Amino acid sequence: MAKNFCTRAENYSQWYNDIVKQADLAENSSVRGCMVIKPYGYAIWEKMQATLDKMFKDTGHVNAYFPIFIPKSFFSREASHVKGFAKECAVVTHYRLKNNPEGTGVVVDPEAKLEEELIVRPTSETIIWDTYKNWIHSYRDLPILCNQWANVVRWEMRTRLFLRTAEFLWQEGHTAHATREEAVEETERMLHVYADFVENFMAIPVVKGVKSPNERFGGALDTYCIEALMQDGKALQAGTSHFLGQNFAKAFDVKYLDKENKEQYVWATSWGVSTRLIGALIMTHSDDNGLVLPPNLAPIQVVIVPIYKSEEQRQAIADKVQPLLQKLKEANISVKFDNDDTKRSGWKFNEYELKGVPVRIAIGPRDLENNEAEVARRDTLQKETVSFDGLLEHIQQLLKDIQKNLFEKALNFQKENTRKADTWEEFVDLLDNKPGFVYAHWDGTPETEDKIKELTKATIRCIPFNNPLEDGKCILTGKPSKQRVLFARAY
RNA sequence: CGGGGUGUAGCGCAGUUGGUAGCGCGCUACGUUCGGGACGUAGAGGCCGGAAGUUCGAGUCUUCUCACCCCGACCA
Repeated sequence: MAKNFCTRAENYSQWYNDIVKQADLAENSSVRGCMVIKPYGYAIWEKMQATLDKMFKDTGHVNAYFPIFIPKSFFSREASHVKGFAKECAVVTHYRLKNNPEGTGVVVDPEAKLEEELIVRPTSETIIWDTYKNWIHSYRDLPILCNQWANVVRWEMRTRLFLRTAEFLWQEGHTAHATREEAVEETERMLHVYADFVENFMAIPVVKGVKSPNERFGGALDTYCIEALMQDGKALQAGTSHFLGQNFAKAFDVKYLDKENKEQYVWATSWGVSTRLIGALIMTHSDDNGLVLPPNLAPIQVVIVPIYKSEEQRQAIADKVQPLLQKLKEANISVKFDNDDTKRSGWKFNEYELKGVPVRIAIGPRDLENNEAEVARRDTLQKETVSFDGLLEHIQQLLKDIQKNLFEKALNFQKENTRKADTWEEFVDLLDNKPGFVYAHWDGTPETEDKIKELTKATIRCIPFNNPLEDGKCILTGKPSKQRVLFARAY
């Protein structure tokens, strides 16, 4: 087969870029750092959206929409929040263009300077809490459980398709609660929703945990996260859920009267996942033949490719396939019958392999005679001949198997690449020679974490939930430690 | 913002000591093919990133400029 891209072993980054391009997911745009998500890539995002949205609704949330622009002054209200985002904000300073008086084209009209500059949202806590102030007066107004699907802008210096772009799509949940306990519970609930989604729909195993103070979201008291391990041994943060305490309530003066008629500050959470998950999807399952999609997220779950010489054969296959198409659709399986006469069957095989379609059915004259079809699965590349009559049941089972197999394969990879280090030498050796998750002791100070990052580029990905306690010594300082934390080099 | 590259057909590239632009893929038409990216024939498509200069003559030499990519610093 003619390969149009390089293998993971040759150059992992290039392989990733090639997959994105060849599978027609996205491309770079004329705007530096901003991508165009192409229809096939967007279809995957839409499936993710639909699934997550239902999960949010099922946990009592509602959707709303807040402005893309945020007055600059809002950002200075919460000190650590501004510190976290100040360096990557796009700023709107003017509201009008005019024809260039000294030549062609248009220029910014200096007369049209905004009195207060607007920030293009890097996240929406500030504008939302400024709004919630007006929505919340009494304990009866709580909780507020809002989510928004939106784009955000973070002016990154170096970008990569899906993994880090200047503009990206995401959802951000913002909730307001009467008590600390309720807010903490919400933060945990949504992290579990994310873990459930990523593991069961995306077939990506994750480690759930809490971030160290250094990695915490600006303005949060605690940041929970799910961390996934990519095939090159680097970690990728797949979702975060923040317990914001009363920080934003205090910054925006959001108070309610409780049942005792006493004023209380509101407790907050926020949580989000982004199109970055598509990057995680690619780097978890795909192989040197192209994209591999778990059936639950594949825009096309089954493709049927006819093989024929004459128009009569083509028609005979189309007739044969018609009832099957009907049955598959009734069974809620997204199927495409690619009867396009301008492409050859071999070309189609490669095309759908590249695009990660989980199941391919090929039907030719020989199959017609025998009342059979050739069924190929993308995850293992295995082919088998199946009687046409039992095809629906076979496909249904196969899709389940593929979904399960992808998760198990990824879980095995994660297990095989999760190790312990007890000394500094061992730690560095693992990072360099056996990249993956490394559990090691840490003395708990931000200074040590910074130093480790400086020396190795590895960061604490999280302190896992239900982490076993174990006495030990910090791998860098030798100071006593009560538990191992999860280190890795990360995206 | 440092360090290194690249700009020539839709995409990927070649272009010698300066002489008026070519290859592969793709695209269009026709024919033969069709069980893992078919082949043949005939076509269409580029003021060589931009500006100025040197020259009889610039894709090629000089200066300036713009854009993008890679490696760092920064970050999801």
